[in-house]
This record gives sequence, structure tokens and C-alpha cells, in this order.
Amino acid sequence: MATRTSRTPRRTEALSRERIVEAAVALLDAEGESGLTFRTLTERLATGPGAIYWHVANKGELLAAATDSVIADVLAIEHDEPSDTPQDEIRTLALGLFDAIADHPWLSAQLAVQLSGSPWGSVTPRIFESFGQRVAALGVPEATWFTAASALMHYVFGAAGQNAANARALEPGVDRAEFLHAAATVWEELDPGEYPFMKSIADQVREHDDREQFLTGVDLILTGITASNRA
Amino acid sequence: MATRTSRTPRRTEALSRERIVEAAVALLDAEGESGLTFRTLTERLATGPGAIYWHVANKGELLAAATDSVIADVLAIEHDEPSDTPQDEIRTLALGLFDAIADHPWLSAQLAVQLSGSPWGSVTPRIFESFGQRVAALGVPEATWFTAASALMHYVFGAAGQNAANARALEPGVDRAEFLHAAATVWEELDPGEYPFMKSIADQVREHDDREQFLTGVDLILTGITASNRA
DNA sequence: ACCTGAACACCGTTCAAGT
DNA sequence: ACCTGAACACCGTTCAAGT
Repeated sequence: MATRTSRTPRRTEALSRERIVEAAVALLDAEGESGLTFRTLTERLATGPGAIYWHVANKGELLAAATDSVIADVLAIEHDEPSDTPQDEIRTLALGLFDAIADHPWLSAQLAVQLSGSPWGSVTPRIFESFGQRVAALGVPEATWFTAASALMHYVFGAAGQNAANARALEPGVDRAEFLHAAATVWEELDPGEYPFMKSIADQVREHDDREQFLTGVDLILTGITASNRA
Repeated sequence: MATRTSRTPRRTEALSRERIVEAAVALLDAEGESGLTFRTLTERLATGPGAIYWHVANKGELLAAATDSVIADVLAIEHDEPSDTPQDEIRTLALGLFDAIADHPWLSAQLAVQLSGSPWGSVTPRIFESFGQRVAALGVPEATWFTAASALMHYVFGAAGQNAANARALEPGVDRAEFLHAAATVWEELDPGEYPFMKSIADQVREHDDREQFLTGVDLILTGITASNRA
């Protein structure tokens, strides 16, 4: 055992932007968006707010850096299976983002914020570029690339965001099947005059798999891209 | 002129949930999401925080009610042109939501939050139902309705959200063409090794029309729905 | 039943002062 | 150059007290 028994353990490593961002991601993952405050962060890092402001301009920049660090890992996945078609690569990329947002639900709101900026933040251009390169490889006319890549990216963010929101709404202790079952049952009990559609798909909701349905949606858009634009 | 010249004008109408929501929407529209606080709201309504809490449970409920009141108007648009195809109706609905989010940029983040809840809030089911009914009318197999309606809704929210974010990023005084021109120029100057796609579409970005491109994306998804599922 | 307004706990951020 | 920690302005929310 160590001889020092100090209750408030002194920091061993020096503070750095990297260590701060790392701690921020850990807090966001563990406690959600509201769990990251300068109080909790200074406590976790055994320092004061001034120290953090030395490395980071403000909370917005900290959130942007946290987003960046998580997304960078997703974009770094290797795509070098030689037999991969552009379609396969788009599916892999889309699913990687979907899973990342599921693992880090706070990413969803953050990516939406990130889409602003003048002209953009630094993550979204890289995501857009990744989709865009693979859309170009599909062989559709160049005039359609912009719209096609945008549609893909918007769908991915929208679907992943909803999935993250659902996960967040799931109170700890309730499992997913139970949650979906309850949701579907509510839908079945809706007024059939006002909600005929929701009633008719209640069964599908009860049984669907999120990732599988997400990929079906990606395929639907890929079909739309190639079907409406034979090069 | 009135004889009363009181500096802090006394409320004439009684407070009501409706009047509070109305004031909240006005503040959100005028000042953005950060412009709505209980201080600004009490000031505008010439009352105290306690009075608002009598009519509304908390800020979340207030934001939900504000969202509801704006979206209700969009969903109330008449679709009774007898010659309208389901496709036309879907385009009208999508564009209505797109324009509403452009007019009230705070809607975008709020709709994302609204998507959570157990099972859902009260706006999103109505939007989902509206898309769903029209997807069903396309004549594709029932097994595909859920995925198709989800894809449409996610695309609309994603695209509209980005458009709202762009509008917000636009500093007052700078006009849109100028903004897009600047963005495209930045893209053109990116490293061609890392960003070949963004460089290649810079021209399209400079000239595109947001609403038109949005509708092209809707058509792309409609094509995907019908092409991959001949009933 | 409806409203008042002081008070509470908490937030992001600043800054003079230390090493 | 890097860090400390008290202080500031502001936030959502509560609640005893009034009418």
C-alpha cells in the first residue's frame, strides 16, 4: 500500500486538452448531456474551472472536440476488403455511424449543432466527404452527387438520432422488447379513424430490429439513387 | 391618448396556458432557443415565475406545447385537390414541414427531443401517421410501409434541421448567396487529396436552391420506395 | 383558483493571484 | 506557461404568502 492516504487524490498526469476531452466523453457516456458540467469535470480531473479554460475556450468547443474524437474513430474503419462494392462501403459507414450514436446518444444532438457553423464544423465535412466519394463510385451522373450524398447523410442522422432518443427514453431496468411491446400496444389502442396507419403497423413495430430496419432504409435510398439516375 | 401612463403596463387579459405558449413561440422566433427564459417570459407577460408554473409544469412541457402549436398548423393544410397523387401529397407535406422549420429554426432541435418520450410525444405520431397514410396509398406491400414512412420522416427532419442550422449560422446582414459562395470557396480550397468530393461539388453548392434540392431528395426516396417494391 | 416575488441550488465564465 | 479558487451574472424551480 502507498503511504499517502490523501482523500482528494492529487492529479498525477499534467492536464492537457486531450485528457480533458477524454474525461468529457466519459462523463457524457455515463451521465448523458446534462451530466457534463464544469463542476463535475473539475471534480473528476481534480482541478479548478480556470485550468480547463486554459486548454479549452468554452463549453461549445469542448463538446465539439468530444464529438470529433468519437467520430474520428468511426471514419477510420478500414474499407479495404477488395470485393467491397460502393454500396457495401456505404452500408458499413452508415451502420458505423448508427452504432456510434447508439453507444453515445449525446452525439445525436451534437452532430445537429455541428452542422451549423460557417460554413461547417470539422466533423460533418469529413462524414459528407466519405459518403460523397462512395456515391460518386456508384456511377451516377455528377449532377446528382450533391443531392444523393445529402439524402444519405440526412437519413443516417435522422434515423440514428431517433434511435438514440428511444434508447434514452428507455428507463433503466425496462428492456427493449418490453418497451416496444408497450409502444405498439398504445398504438393499437389509438382511434382508428385518426390513426389507421399506426394501428396497421403496430405488429411490425413490435418485432422489428433497429439495425436491420435502418439498413433496409439505406438500401431504399441507394435504390432511389441508382434507379432515378442511370448514368 | 389614454389617461393612464403606467410604465409597467398591467396585464389586461388573464393569464392562460394558451397565452403563455403564444408568448413562448414569439420569443423563440425572435431570439432563438436561448431567448426563451422564465425571466424574459415573465417580463413579456408582466407576471412572476410562479404564475407560469401554475399553468405549465416545467420548461420542457412549455417547449413541447410550443412545438405542438406550430406543427398543428402545418398538418392542418388541406390536401383536397382532387387530382393530387399520393406523391404530390407527400411532397406538399414534406415541404410544409421544411418551410415551418425554416421559419422557426428552434423547431428542429425540439422535434428531435420530441421523438423520445415513452413511447413518443404527441406531435411526431401525427407526422408519422400523415406520411404513413400516403405511403400506404402508393400501393407498395404493407410489409414495407413502416420502413418507407420512417425513411421519409427521417430524411425530412434531417434535411430541414440542417437547413435551419445553416439559416441560424447566417449572420444577420450577410445574405444567403454570399454565404454559399464563401462556403463553396472554402471547399474549393480544401486539400484535393483528402476532399476530392467536396471540391467537385463546390459549384453545385454555390448555385443550388434549398427547397428545390430538398424536393429532389424527397423524389429520390419516393423512387426508392416504389422501385424496390412493385406491389 | 390563481397569482406574487423572494429565495434556492446550480450553471458557464472570468480574473486577480499564485507557482 | 500553467493552474488556483473565489466571485459574478444568470438559469429553472419552489413555496409561503396573498387575493
